[in-house]
Amino acid sequence: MGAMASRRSKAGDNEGANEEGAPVRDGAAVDHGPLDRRLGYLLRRAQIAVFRDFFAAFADHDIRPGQYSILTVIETNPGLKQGAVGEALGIKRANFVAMIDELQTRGLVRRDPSPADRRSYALNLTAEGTRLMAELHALAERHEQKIVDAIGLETYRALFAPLKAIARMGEGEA
Amino acid sequence: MGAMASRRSKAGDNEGANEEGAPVRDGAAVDHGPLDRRLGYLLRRAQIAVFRDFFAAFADHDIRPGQYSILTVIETNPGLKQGAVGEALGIKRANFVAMIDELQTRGLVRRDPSPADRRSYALNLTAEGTRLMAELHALAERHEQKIVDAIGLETYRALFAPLKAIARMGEGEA
DNA sequence: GATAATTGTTATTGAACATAGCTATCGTTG
DNA sequence: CAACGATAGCTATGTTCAATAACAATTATC
Repeated sequence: MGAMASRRSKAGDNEGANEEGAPVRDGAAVDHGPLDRRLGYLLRRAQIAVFRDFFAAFADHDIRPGQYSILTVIETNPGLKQGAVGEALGIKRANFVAMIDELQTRGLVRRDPSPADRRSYALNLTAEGTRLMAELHALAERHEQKIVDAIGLETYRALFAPLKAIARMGEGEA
Repeated sequence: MGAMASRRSKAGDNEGANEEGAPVRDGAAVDHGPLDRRLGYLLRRAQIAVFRDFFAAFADHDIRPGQYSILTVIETNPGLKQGAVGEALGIKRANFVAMIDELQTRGLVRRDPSPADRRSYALNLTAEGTRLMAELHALAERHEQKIVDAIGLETYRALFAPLKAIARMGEGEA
């Protein structure tokens, strides 16, 4: 059918191309080249791998990394208003609403009234939320241990300070 | 108006809440708690910070991190087929199509015919693509230097090996 | 008390990522 | 060589995440 014509249409007019003797190597082992010296690229790959493991570890509880971080901040700083929690985690207020909605619907977080300011809520964990967090923290520790096993304890510990410094990089620009 | 009712409807029936004496602390300085000991969280924050700087550095050329990584792999391994490039970067074939479309439309990448296999394309940089990559690599080096300035050269160098090991973690699971 | 700023919310958008199904081609096997 | 399955690229679609704009309720400021 004419499907072929439409398919190749995107590739365009290079039917007779390769005039410059362009290589056609077919790669089994692909060389990442300078990419292996780009910290951002490695950070992204490492972060994806860690999140994948985290996701699997928390799948039984249906908790994603972002939800765990929200619950942790609320647990550590009870009574915070939504904006403060979101800001601490780099989540825009608008996007924060639905996330808290779900956690509240699941009975993990309460939106208590803030006595001094009727605009805002005081976020707190419910009893069940507190109980769940004990489990999640234990799971998280085991998840961390997998990373320690992969790179060694000293190397693991040495990562935190530079990563924090990088995360703080260019903070006063917005 | 009734907007209030509908607004608070999501928060639900906690008008008289706070029965358990829940705190209402209003946080200026938010404590991240155990989150500061979760490598995945720090990796994410660091990666976001680095990408933001990268994005700003490449804004003039309208090149995003993913595009730079694609161009780099093609430059390093000319003649690869789309699937191989995408796989090397962890990009699904379906999503790879539009990315190459754009790079081709912008005259940076060619889809040369693969002589041995008419199903696949041999990806190569155009002359302009090659010229642009020289600029981009120079920009990338300056971008890396900013990170070095932030954490020191030795610390910077020490990050690569563990990050690669973490990225390889759980590779044989899919 | 009028005006500006804050808090939470909604709606909408764009980018990144995943899945299913399709066509064309290749490889193998009968 | 015909039939079959596997592969390469493509389309369509949906989901998630993040960013913006605009709004109502409330608070703070002058």
